[in-house]
Amino acid sequence: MTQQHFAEQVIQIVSLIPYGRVTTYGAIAKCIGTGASARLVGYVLGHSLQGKMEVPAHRVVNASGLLTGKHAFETPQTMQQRLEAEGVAVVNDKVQHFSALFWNPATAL
DNA sequence: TCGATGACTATAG
DNA sequence: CCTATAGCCATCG
Repeated sequence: MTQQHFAEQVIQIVSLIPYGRVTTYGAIAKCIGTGASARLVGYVLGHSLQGKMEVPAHRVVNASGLLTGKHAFETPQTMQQRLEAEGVAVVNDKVQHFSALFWNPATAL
């Protein structure tokens, strides 16, 4: 873990996502400062889920609102199931009204 | 150090 | 809407 600071930032920002809102990997990456390394955000999140941390990773989707990371959960349907439980409609692995539910970490901070 | 991998993104056709 | 390409960077063997 050379860049543990990076992982720490990712976990913190994801933990700040409000109930019923979602954000994107790129927004988080940009907020941290890593810039274009949106992939690392998902990478760290996946490892965080395997760990004992409680991170609402289901609120993080790609730039199109697709649940690209659902396979990292216990079951491929867990992510969508949790989103719908928070009032976020998901159809065909895509978040509905994504632009309205989008939460910008840069604005929150 | 190198090459492969991945929960990405933007652009082009 | 779909496929193809290129850029991105921490992590792993």
